[in-house]
Amino acid sequence: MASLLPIEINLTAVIMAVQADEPLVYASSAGDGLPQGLPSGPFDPLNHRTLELGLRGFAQDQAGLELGYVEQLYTFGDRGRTVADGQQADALPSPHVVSIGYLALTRIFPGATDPSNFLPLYAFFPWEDWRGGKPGALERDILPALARWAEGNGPDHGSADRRALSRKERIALHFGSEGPSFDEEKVLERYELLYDAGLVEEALRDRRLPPASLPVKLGQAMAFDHRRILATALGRIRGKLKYRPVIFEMMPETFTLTDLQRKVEAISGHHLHKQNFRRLVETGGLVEPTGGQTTTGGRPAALFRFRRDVLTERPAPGLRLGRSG
Amino acid sequence: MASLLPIEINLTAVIMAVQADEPLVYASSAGDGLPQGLPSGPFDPLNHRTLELGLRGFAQDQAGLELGYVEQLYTFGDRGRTVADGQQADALPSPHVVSIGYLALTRIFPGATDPSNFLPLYAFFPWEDWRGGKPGALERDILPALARWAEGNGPDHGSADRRALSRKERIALHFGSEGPSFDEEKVLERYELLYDAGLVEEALRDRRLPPASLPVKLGQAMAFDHRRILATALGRIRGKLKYRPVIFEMMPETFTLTDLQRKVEAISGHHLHKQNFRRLVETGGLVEPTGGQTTTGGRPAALFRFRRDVLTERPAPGLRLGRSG
DNA sequence: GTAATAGTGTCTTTCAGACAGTATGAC
DNA sequence: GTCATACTGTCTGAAAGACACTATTAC
Repeated sequence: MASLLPIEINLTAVIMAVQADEPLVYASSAGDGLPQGLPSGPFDPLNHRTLELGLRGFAQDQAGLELGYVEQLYTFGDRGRTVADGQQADALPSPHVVSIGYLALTRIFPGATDPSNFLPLYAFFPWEDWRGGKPGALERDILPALARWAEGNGPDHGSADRRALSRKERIALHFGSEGPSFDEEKVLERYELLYDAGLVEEALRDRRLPPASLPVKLGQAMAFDHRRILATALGRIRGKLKYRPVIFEMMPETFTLTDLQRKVEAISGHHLHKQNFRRLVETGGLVEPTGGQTTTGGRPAALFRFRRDVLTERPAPGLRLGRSG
Repeated sequence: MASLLPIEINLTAVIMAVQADEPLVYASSAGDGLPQGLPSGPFDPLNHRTLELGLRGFAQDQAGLELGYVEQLYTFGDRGRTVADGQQADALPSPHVVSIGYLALTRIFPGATDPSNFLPLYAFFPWEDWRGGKPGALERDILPALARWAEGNGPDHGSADRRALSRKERIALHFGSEGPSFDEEKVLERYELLYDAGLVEEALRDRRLPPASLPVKLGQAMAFDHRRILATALGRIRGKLKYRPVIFEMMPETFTLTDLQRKVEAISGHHLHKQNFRRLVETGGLVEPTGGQTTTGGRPAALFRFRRDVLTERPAPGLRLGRSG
């Protein structure tokens, strides 16, 4: 009944925070020139009462952080993943490692939190930040390279979910600026598309090709499948913002509405309409004024705090964000 | 680096279908009087190229079904779970078994599919079916028993997400007919609440108490943590119906709109407003008429098929269901 | 005709999205 | 006063939710 080949379970943490209007993720490198990696380690049932407690232990040991909000993301069966076009995958760790990815949200406390290992999230996904308009890398690098890849339209592998989609359709669906437009939650789908197209460093590494054959450098690479887990995390939190007040896990005790909006925009990757955002957040009962004010160079802003009661009042209190503004 | 205690990964499949207006799940019993269990088995990296392929193998071997749509649900770290009030958990399987739950959707083909092991889903969760109005078990059995449990308001254990909630608050939030009302997606939360309150058979079994101490019988019990996985699956598909056209994975090639609505209601557990449903589905471009008709005892109904193009046209084509009607 | 089921036309209320404005500080 | 940032009042159009109605079969 027990399997012959021993299995190791790896727990990997995506620890997110937002500083001013910059989304951050905890990552560290094992040495010069080595890719950044997320806090992770093997699940040991002798030491860890539950999976989540094991993960919290690694975050404590490796990042020195006591995690608050934690949620499970996904379980990946192969760290060096299956590879397109019939090539055999045999990346660094043996294939019997199963990774369970987790998302954790935390606050940055100036002074108390060491910010040096919190890196800008969009360094890993430059094409996901639309706050300054359409990212330049899209038109310049990504779409032409994807178009070239779509020309050689081989049979696509992959899960049953995308079974009927051709390369061109996948590109139009996930990167298309016309038609279905850019769905900000499809972060993983976009990353996997770039991976399948051989446009991210990890794809070449897993196929044992030299990185020199990369046509363009699309974001910073990570160790193992950590960038895939990070993509899963970004997609998940972008979706979750809309129906859960998770943003407050990353806010200080009191904050201004402008600051709140900046941080939401930082995560979701696009600008929001100011008046609508305020209406949503205030009439939705998500926040309440503290009475205090801050001075910020113009008219002083009122301070707010999270209204915790909303959790017991409404089933899905979120920010139902529409775009633009 | 390798953990000392060997770990076994168990893959468990929730295979759902809908017959007429009855939601079904594949489950079988190992023998007389033994609880029903879902198709499952150990992941063996030597035989299974990926987790999902392993799962498909078990479904084929144990249920004789070739699965189409499959999605991962959640990974549970302990099959005999941690127990309330400081008692030690030591249920049947050793604690180093990790279960990965999957949701699969399938069609029932009269003749080709053996229906004998497809059991009515709501036999396991009678309180989740509101199509006939508020379930009788709620007022009669569940709420009084929960109220009694809330009286002895001990310190609640559990995940950080519900850290601040008292027993009374959890009851009001997930079962409350006033205030936040009954959120049909919170199937797991309700099951876990009943588990924590000792109102489902599995809770007593895991605490090694005799089943005789159950005040009422709330649905049929299942082996291991299979009912928890099933609850996760029901909650997931209820949510997913709203933004993905997954219902068509359980529909035949052609169908009437009334039949489609019946099956959606079967899954989501409440009635829908007929006109709004039709408008949604037609103007949303989810279906197209085939031109054919059926005769059903009244006016003949037009036949429709799923409009597959919608997948490439809109980012989140679902049924955005509101209630009632 | 009745019973049964299928299908439509249109009203009302809510709310997302956007317009353009006013308020209060520093200098 | 200007500049900068904070904040608000109100219009519009799209949908969600619900009303009552008509259509086509079997008997």
